[in-house]
Amino acid sequence: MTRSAKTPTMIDVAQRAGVSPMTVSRAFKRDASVSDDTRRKIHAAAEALGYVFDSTASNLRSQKTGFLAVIIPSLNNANFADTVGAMTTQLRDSDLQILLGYTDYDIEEEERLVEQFLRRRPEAIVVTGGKHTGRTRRLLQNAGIPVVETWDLPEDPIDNVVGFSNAAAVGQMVDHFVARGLTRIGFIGGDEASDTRGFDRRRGFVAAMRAHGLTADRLIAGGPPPVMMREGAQAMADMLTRWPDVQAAICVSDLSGFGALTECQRRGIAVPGDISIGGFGAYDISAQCLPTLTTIDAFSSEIGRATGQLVDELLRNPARDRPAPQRIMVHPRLVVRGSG
Amino acid sequence: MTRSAKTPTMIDVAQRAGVSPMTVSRAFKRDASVSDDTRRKIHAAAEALGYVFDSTASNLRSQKTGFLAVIIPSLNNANFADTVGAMTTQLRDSDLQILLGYTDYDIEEEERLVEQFLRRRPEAIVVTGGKHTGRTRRLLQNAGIPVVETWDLPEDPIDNVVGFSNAAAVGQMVDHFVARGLTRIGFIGGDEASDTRGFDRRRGFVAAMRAHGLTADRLIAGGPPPVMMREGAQAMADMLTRWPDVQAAICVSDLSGFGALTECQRRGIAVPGDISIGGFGAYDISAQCLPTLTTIDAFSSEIGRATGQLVDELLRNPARDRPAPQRIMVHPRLVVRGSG
DNA sequence: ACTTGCCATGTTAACGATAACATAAGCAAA
DNA sequence: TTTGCTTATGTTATCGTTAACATGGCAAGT
Repeated sequence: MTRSAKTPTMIDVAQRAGVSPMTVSRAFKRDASVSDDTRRKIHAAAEALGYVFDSTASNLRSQKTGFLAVIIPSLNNANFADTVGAMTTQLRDSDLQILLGYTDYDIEEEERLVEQFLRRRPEAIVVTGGKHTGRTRRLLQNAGIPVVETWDLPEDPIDNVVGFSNAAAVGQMVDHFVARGLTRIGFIGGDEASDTRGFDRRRGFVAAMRAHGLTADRLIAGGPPPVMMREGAQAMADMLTRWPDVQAAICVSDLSGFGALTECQRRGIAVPGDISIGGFGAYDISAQCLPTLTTIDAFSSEIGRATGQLVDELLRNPARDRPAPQRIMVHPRLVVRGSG
Repeated sequence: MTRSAKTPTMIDVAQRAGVSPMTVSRAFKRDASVSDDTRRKIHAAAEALGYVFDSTASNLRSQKTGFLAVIIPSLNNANFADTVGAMTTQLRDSDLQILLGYTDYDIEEEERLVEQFLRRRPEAIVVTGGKHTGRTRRLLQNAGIPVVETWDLPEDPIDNVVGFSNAAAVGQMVDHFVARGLTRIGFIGGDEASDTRGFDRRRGFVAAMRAHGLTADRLIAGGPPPVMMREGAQAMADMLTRWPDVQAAICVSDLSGFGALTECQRRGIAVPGDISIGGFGAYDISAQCLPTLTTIDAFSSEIGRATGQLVDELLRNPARDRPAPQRIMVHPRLVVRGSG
């Protein structure tokens, strides 16, 4: 074979198999009508030539890319990774290819990503959260494809929503601690507006405390997201310094919750004897640490599964007759464990 | 505006701006020569029409997609997530778009992914590990694009490599424990061949033990990957049952290491007093738990950075005059901490 | 035998951008 | 003034596939 001849195309395959290029094209589709005999011949020819189907051309001509754009704040966050994982699983048989991007919790970066992704002509786009720049909203609204906002319940959704109220979820945990007779409860994290969901959780904490007639001023900063274990430990140290009488600490995530827990242990403070601790997210670690961590399971996987299913359904109908925007609620569950 | 008129193309923008489509095309490139005045006019027209550049067409005509295919075993693994994160950062200014896929530690799934990705005509492809199906190897070799195998040192590389020896890394840890006078050392995990790197770590454990003249039969299965905290705890329980005299346990990852640690704590076994524990991967948790976990830092981020840089360099030259395949070594470092 | 209709296949043109080449204008050097 | 070179722009054809339409053959229905 002459080396470095160009990459073979359908035309080459067609010639070798003695059919027209169109038939080759059909042979590479699932449902197209091609006789078994011809199909075999074509695949043999393709294999022999080392032909690899070119989606690039297919995408252009058919005006379908098979891309699903998905934007999450951070790859390195098990919750979002779970969501994306479940979405992938759900979409396994729908030949959609996920185009994954992450914003580092920055809506300007999100704007850049959305713009970049829309150039690839995805068939739908999934974003995390409901807070976006004006330009992002405009781009998404005009893209003419289904949009799904996840992990949140925006007041004014762009299109579809699969999410839950972060504020209400934390409210459940406050109720739980109060029911156990604790009143001096603090919150760690959620101080940076850029972490929209963390911010909402803190809001939910304050609201729930007030609803119980309790003061909600034991608030400790966790710093800019991602709030990790180390920051949680530091925050707990601050908490103990400023409010030594604190009876419970609710953390913006299990990671900071675990950090807070270890800080208590380093200081010989008993958990939950002296202080109760709550986290958020049902990360693996919350089920494995000692004591296990009371947390809120937001069902990250379910969000991904439901989003995948929704996208799949939406794309099944032609754009013309798609149902009205949906608002799918996921219901976070308080998981009471050893830490309080 | 007439609703649902088709998505505008460059032709529409060109007409509105009073120039030719070619000029519009140039105005959307960075380095093309277009007068400032014209460029402004064109961008204004594009904005007014809500025009969004169509990469799909551009890709076909220019035979460049700007895609970099990256395949990792699992999204939900902080090490690989770090690698991908660092790669993204490194490639920020190179307008390459990462096409991310994960195999769930299954080389058949890898084959499917490689095939799927190659259809998208990526400009380079990064895979994790050096073990692939025959067809995968063939596909990668014939793809005519740079290939990088990472996180491993394959004996017979397909093309470029950015990695390290998992076996040798674990050897360092064995040496460390032996130097501390421990001889009855066990290994947790790495029993499943599908987790190539885990398997290599176990091999490295056995080899290093033998090199010290010690028996290397204290091997506990961790089960199929991903080996998480829970499996580590179970494995430690098994270890203590079968070899109650064990002095140290080296775990295939920090996650199982942490699980092992908590299991000891649940049983009142002092770490490192009664048993030393070592992990792998320098996950956040290893620095935060109590006691902190001795581990091996494989520099996941550095792997990503170096890979990104390599790809960038390779793609800078035309295919014709690319340097010979490179083999970039990363040197894992033993991080001695509280657990032994 | 003659529609009717389906199935397998072929022909033609187009998806939307841009490579490659062409040209006009401007300006510096000779 | 002429030549040469750069800069800004236009023209034409094409990237590889497939939508849309066309066709021939063969089976079933009347």
